[in-house]
Parts: sequence; C-alpha cells; structure tokens
Amino acid sequence: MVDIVWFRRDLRLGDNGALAAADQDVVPLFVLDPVLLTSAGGVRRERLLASLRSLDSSIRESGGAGLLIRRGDPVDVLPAVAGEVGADRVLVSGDYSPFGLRRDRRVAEALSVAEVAMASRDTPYLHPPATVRKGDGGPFSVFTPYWRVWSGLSVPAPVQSSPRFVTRLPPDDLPSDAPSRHPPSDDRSLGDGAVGEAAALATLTGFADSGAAARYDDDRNRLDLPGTSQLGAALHFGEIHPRTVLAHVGADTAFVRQMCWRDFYADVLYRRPDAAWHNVDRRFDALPWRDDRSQFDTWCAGRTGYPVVDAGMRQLAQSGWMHNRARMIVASFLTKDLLLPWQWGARWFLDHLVDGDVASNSLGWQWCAGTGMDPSPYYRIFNPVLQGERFDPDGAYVRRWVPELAHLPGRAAHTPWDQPTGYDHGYPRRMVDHARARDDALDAYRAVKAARERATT
DNA sequence: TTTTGAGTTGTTCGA
DNA sequence: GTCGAACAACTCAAA
Repeated sequence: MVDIVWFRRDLRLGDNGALAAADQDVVPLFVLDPVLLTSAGGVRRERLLASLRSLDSSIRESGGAGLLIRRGDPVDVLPAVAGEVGADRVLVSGDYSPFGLRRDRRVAEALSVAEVAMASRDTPYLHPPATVRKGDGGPFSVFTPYWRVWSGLSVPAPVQSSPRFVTRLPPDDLPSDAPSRHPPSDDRSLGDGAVGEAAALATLTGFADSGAAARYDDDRNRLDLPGTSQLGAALHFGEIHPRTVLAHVGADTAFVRQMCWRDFYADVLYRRPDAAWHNVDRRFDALPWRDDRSQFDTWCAGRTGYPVVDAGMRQLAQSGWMHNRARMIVASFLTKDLLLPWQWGARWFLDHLVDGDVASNSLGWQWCAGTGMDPSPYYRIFNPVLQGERFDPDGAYVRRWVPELAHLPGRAAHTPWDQPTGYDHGYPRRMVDHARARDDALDAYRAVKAARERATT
C-alpha cells in the first residue's frame, strides 16, 4: 500500500509533518480545485502554479516521479486517485479556513466510504486554532493575553523527514494553465520574493543574517526600507513553515510577535467563520457605510490625491504586494475617510495580494474599521500626510510608485498641494478633505455608539 | 461574584 | 519642538 500526501498549503518538502508521518511509499498529490482557482486573485493563482512547478522539481530531485496534479473537486479526486494508486491513507496538513474545513470534512467522508483513512498530521501554525486557551478553557478574544500564553508555550522544533516518493505516477490531468513539466525559466518574482521552498529559505536566511530581523522592531514600519521579512506569500503557500522561521530568527525578536498574530487570527476565524465577511461585533452593522462605487474605484486606482495612499494602492496593483504599514494607511482611508465598507477593501486585497489570506486579511480590516474584537478605538484615524512623513520621511516610497510626483524632492512628495509644481505632471487633486472626512467619520461612529447605549438602557 | 488592571500599529490640542 | 492629556468609556481576563 501507499500513502497519498495531499498538498494544499504546505508546498514544501522540509519541515513538513504530513510527509514526516508517511511510512510507506508516497504519492504526492495536488488537486487544482476550480472553485479555488477562480476565487483566488490572478497574482495568487500565478504564484500557486509557480510554486507547484518548484515543488514538482524538488520531488524529482529527491528521486520521485514528480507531483501528481489532478483537476476537479477533491471530493471526487481523492477517492479516485486512492483507487488508482492503491492508497489506504491520505495524509494532510490541516487547513483551518472556513472553506478548507468544510472541504476536508466532505473529503474525509468520501474517503471513508472507500475505506481510506484521512489523517491530519501537521498544521501551518506554531500553535494551531483551539490550542491556546484561557485559564477556564475558553478562547481568547484579546491579543495581549493570548500572546502571554502563546509565548510561554514551548517553541515547536522543525520536523525531519525522508519520504520515499513513488517512481511511477498515473498521468496528470492538466488544465491549459497548469504547470508544465518543463516550465519556462522566467518565473517572475511576484511581489515579496522569488517562488518556492529554496527561495523562501534564501529569503529567510537573508532576513535573519543581514540583521534585518534584529532591526525589525525599528524598521518594519518604514515604507522606504526593506525592513519586513518578505515571507508572507511563502508562509501563505507553506513554502516554509513558521517553525523553520523561528529556528532562524530566534525566539526573542519583535518578529515573533507577528507570527503570533498569524496564529491568533487563525484562531479567531476558526471559531467565528462568519468573521470573514461580517462584523465580529454585530452592533456595528448600523454603521452608515456609503455606497459610492465611483469613490471606491478611485481608491482602487490609486488616484485619491493623497500620495502615500496612492503609492500603496499602486504598489499593490503593480507588484501584487503592499507594505504592511501602507495596508493600514489605505484601509483607514477607505473606511474612515471615505466611509466605504471594509468588505470592499478586503475583497480587493484578496484579489490582488500575493500573500492574501482570509483570516489575517478580514480580521486586519475589521481591526482598522473598528468592527472586530479587540479593535482599534474608533477615534484612531490615520492622517495620511503624517503617516507618510513619519514612515517615508524622504518621500522615496511615494516617488517610486507615483511617477507624477517623482519630480518633488524629499518629503515635499507628501504635500503636492503645497508645492508650486505639485500638479504639473497630472497628479490628481485630493478627493476628500481629510480633516472634514475625519470629523464625519467620528460623527458616524459616535452615532452608532449612542444608538447602542440607548438600546441597552 | 466582584474587583482590578489593561488594551498592536493615532491624532490633535494646548501648555 | 515637545510633552501630556483627551478622545470615552467598554470589555476582557485573571485574581
């Protein structure tokens, strides 16, 4: 008999608990689910296919026949492949997204009919959902107490494995856009780093050894510096496991806290799957979001007239990635300055970010919008000019992504309205007045709060 | 049960 | 320019 290792968001061979659990010949399988392929943004779809090519090569290099790729609903594909290759077990790393949980339940059921076991032997997290609990056993809803418990747990060590891949596979069922066996060697480096396990390890060692990890607390907010890890997409696709990341950066850096946020948001979404698209705090359903598609389009296009907002939105559109600080700035602008629903922004991010992940994305947006658990206070409204001047002090980030402002020197790039030549190259005027928009947002949030208080008395 | 301390990432105003 | 206070009370988590 053989084990099928069904790859999903763990596209690597090293530090892979599902692979390590295999004790028979391994058939490595990936299922191209049309539902997922059409819902993922183009950038992430392309990244996925490139990552699959990389995984396929790695399997061949370690003596196997390559990665078996089938197209279809996993509920049909898994039992079919199990029958073809004579497998009695399917090993996976757990997928805790609402979609993944639902799918895996259905697949396990379909497999059990065929008397094939499905076993989850790893997760994409350091401490997966439902494992970090309060003293009374309940789940946390505030980050800091979660962090206190999380950081006191022992750090899991990377997992070793030496799987025996089968040397013969049944034929692939490749769609026209699937990875070919002999891909062109021009895999684009999408947004935050080159693709695949080896590239992720190289990015990680660069981050750890260059001192960037040690400077992370200071530099991660700087829009104009390579201060972030650039590992978001690699972690999203599981080209690298956070265990391996921690083993390199050490357990005491500010970066570790970000790993904890990743686990925390996965935990929150696990027990509140509706949080993906609905306010965690339903009392905020009363917020008077506007319904202005034209303003939304202006935001998407990076033509708001606020340089740092537009730089962020254009970085996203052009590279598939946006600096985390910029994500907060543009999110604050959409929800507070324009009073447009956070779901619109979250959808746009998911469609365009190479590292887009439902848990971190939706809950991050809810934090900005003030509708989540443990949210930002409603009066915390980012001033796009101050944020730009603080985190892009020389205007380099703006000039890089907004060519109409490339002629403005230094921090003048943040205030084209104060420069005599600020609008000479077609940069748009400010779509709203921030000071007034801020007052409007405060009024709107205060009104919801007042209504809430009336309702409770 | 009650109490106590604390809460990712900001901005503005006035001294 | 720099600093502290106000924003506005509310909820969580633990003792």
